Amino acid sequence: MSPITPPGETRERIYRFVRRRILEGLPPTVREVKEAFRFRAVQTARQHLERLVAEGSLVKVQGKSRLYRLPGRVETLLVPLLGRVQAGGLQVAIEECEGYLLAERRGSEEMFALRVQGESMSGAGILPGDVVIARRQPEASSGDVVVALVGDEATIKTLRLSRDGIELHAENPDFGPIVPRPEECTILGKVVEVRRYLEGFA
Amino acid sequence: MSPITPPGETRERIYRFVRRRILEGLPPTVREVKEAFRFRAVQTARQHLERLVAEGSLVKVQGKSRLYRLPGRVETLLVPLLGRVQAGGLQVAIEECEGYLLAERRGSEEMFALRVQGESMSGAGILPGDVVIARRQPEASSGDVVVALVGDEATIKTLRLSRDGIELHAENPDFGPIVPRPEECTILGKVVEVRRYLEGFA
DNA sequence: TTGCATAACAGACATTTGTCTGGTATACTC
DNA sequence: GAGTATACCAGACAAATGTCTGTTATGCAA
Repeated sequence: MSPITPPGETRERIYRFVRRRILEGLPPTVREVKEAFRFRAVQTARQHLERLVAEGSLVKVQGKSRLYRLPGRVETLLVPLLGRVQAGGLQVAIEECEGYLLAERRGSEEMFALRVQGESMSGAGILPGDVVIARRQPEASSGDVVVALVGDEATIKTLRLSRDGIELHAENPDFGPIVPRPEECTILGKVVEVRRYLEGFA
Repeated sequence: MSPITPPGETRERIYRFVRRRILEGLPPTVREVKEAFRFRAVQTARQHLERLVAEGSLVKVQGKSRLYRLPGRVETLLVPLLGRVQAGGLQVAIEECEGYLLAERRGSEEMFALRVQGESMSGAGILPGDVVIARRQPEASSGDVVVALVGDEATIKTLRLSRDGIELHAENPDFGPIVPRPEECTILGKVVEVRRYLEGFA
């Protein structure tokens, strides 16, 4: 029999093990947990796992294999990296996306990614070639960096709300603000993350 | 019986389905593929999957559940987000890391992440609060952005190799270059990615 | 002591899941 | 037509995996 450990200690280690495995893309089976901790009984592993589920540290789906997941909103998600976004809107662009990248989402939000073109946001540290990850939403607050469809092309700008309507500001003195008429401008989403790949990456 | 589709067409769709599921963190079972494509026989799904493995599009481990994986080097990886890196070096910092984030790796490279402090790299679009992801390596080329341990603290700078040795350049006119003596400077790794979270993220 | 909680074990059962054997249908080539 | 390849189906077996019942041991508190 394995030595009996202080209450919660082994469970804490099991939690970290499972969490790591989930984030690495392959949640463990009950028996894999058993092996990893050299338990002689499957039930020992299961008891710990059940406790972790009971206290909310893990979530599971009954009866399926490798069913443990992390709770809450943060989940791995495949975000489509869009090519050009044009008047057709997001739906078309998502279907024709260039590829996918890994990101995290909160809840069941719809996300998309877009490659930055041009220097207009370089004052905010968003450079050409960077990838922005945005949450799809039709509105945003003043000061948010948004992806907006103005006329026929998607653009990334800082949103300002004025009493006359919306303004899209560049973060670069060489570019003036855009003050679109409401009917020619659609907010596609709010930028939640910026990534720059300094090496490789197709 | 489902209508017979042109050769390879269904397999292509199955590949995309499985790939998506793998990247989302839970590879499907054979029967889940069967359900998703409304096959009436498990074997139909299995045949397609076996073909995908045979042609190298997928990799699997015999006999285990949810065993399909993507081939090649790009794997999901949990990268430790380090707190302070001090003279103790990386190993200590990794063990005391603040958390993990998802990234991709090529091969079996060791990666780590670090939060940016200070304005010294803002000219390169690397701002305070950003997270840099670095590949652990003891050397780098001129022009690379590196994480270096100078004296007692880790710093992020652009590396310049001169005939006298190495120089660490800030990307901000307010900061001068650092010209460390070789024995007081260790290159910890090369920065391969920069991330900025504009919303949330602990 | 008793009672209760936690940690760990033993052995089994039931479901899920991977694997297999054999079959039908369509299309193409010789 | 015969032969071959692909797509698909039917049903079964076997291995992996989730679940269950019952047991032992240790520590703590009433």
